Amino acid sequence: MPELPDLTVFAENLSKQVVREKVVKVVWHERGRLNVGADELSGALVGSSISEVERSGKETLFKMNNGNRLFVHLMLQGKFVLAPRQKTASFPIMTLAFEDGKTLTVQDPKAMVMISLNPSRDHEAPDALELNPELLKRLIGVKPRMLAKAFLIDQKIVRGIGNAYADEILWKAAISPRSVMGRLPEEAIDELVRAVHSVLNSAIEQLRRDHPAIIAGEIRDFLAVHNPSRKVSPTGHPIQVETISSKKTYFTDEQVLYPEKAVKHGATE
Amino acid sequence: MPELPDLTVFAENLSKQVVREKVVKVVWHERGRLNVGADELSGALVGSSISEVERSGKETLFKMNNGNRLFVHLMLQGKFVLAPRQKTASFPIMTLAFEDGKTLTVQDPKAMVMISLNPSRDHEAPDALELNPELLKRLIGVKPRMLAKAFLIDQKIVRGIGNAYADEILWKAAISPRSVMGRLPEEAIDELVRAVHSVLNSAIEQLRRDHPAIIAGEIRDFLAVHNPSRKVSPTGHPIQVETISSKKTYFTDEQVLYPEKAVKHGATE
DNA sequence: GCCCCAAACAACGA
DNA sequence: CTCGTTGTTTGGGG
Repeated sequence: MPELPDLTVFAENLSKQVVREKVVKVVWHERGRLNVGADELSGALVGSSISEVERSGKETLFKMNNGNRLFVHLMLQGKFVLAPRQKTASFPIMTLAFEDGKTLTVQDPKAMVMISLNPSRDHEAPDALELNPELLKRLIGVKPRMLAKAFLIDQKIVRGIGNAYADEILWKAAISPRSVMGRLPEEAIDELVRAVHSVLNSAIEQLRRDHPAIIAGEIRDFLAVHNPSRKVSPTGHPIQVETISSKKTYFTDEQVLYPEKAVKHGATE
Repeated sequence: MPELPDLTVFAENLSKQVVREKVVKVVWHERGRLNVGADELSGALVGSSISEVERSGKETLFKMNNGNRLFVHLMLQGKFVLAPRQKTASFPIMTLAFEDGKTLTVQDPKAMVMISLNPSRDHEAPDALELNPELLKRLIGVKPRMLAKAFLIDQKIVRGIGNAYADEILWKAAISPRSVMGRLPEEAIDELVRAVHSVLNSAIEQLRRDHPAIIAGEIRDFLAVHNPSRKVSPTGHPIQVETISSKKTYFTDEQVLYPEKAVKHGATE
């Protein structure tokens, strides 16, 4: 549920709380998904301490001072819970206990959370904040027929953008979610890259400012179009809601459609 | 282009002309597709004679008296050409020369013809004329969500039915081409099996009667609905033409739609 | 809302 | 109109 901006700020705030903490115990609660055995997980983490916490795509990456890397994907309902002392959070997936008594628990009532220790990430898609016009053009070249909406949220193409921010970015770039990527003119591609950065970065800044310690949840009340409480965009155009590429999509008629084939004059079928 | 009824009659008529003929030469004209080398093809056929010619799905099968089996799929524009003496047909793919001087040539201007010598046909789909209600139910059980139109023409499900006869069969069975196979009630399944046999067999009989020596081409002028020259079905209902499962489909409102989900009363979305 | 998988569907070339 | 391959979409389950 949280997307790139939320997860970025979560990582920053977790960082302040757990960097340099030494792991003394790892409990795997036999729920959720783990790419290795629970014993291997413990063996890799216990005795080492966290050197960095950062966001990568939609995952949170814990770098350990012994070189191990632990990726946590919160999926739909996962949450980080920090407790000053031993306190068992509800719906626990994994608990890290630190030397000073603090614990970090990943919890998820649906147990969909995915945790990966040192995964092999061979040909990984670029993170959304690494996009530039040349890179985007290359990605479009590989998947020229995809709709803009489907393209932006496909983690095998770009990592980090979810359903909500895809709508925000497309609105900002004035590109219809039904546009076919391969039909975007040069200027629209440039505009899209600018929108990716400006929408995500200003959301990050706003979250930092208004929620300086947040490590869980999602803040969406400031979104311009993907926002059920709004009827019109900031520029006053009515917000439409449709299912596009199987996703609930918010958009307005300010967004230009670049269709697969030019519509022929007088065509009926 | 020819479908099951045409191909059945072609095989019967070819049979009369080539059974017991001994192959003395095989020429592969280096066009079209062959599942073995040209030398292996010659080696298998030269010196043996044809013992039977029959139709299998949309292919014509030549059984040799040495056990070899040669399948010819004419695809869109392939044709059999029989010549009393050496005479090179245009667009040749493969020529069999017989001991008595006759030749059988497979020709195709687009070179799409597919020829297979002793192919491994492991879990082959049943031929359309082998269908019975129990078998059809079993096939539906494997692909319950497919549309009737797509189902009937899928050669991995049933072999022999193409775009034109699928429409004829569905009209005869009074089943809409947009019906979902898994929703057909028992009676409709029975009716569909009956329609498969009656439509195909009466077309075969008509072709035998009116074109007693035909080995190429296609006769479609008697089709009831898949027939551009008709405006209404034999029972007087206007024929509609739409693209269904990417195929041009002819049907009428006599055909009952069995949809995926029941339409809710008053539903809007 | 998320990811994965499988099945269905569409587009292209031969 | 045909088949095979490939890429994209859709639906269900966790």
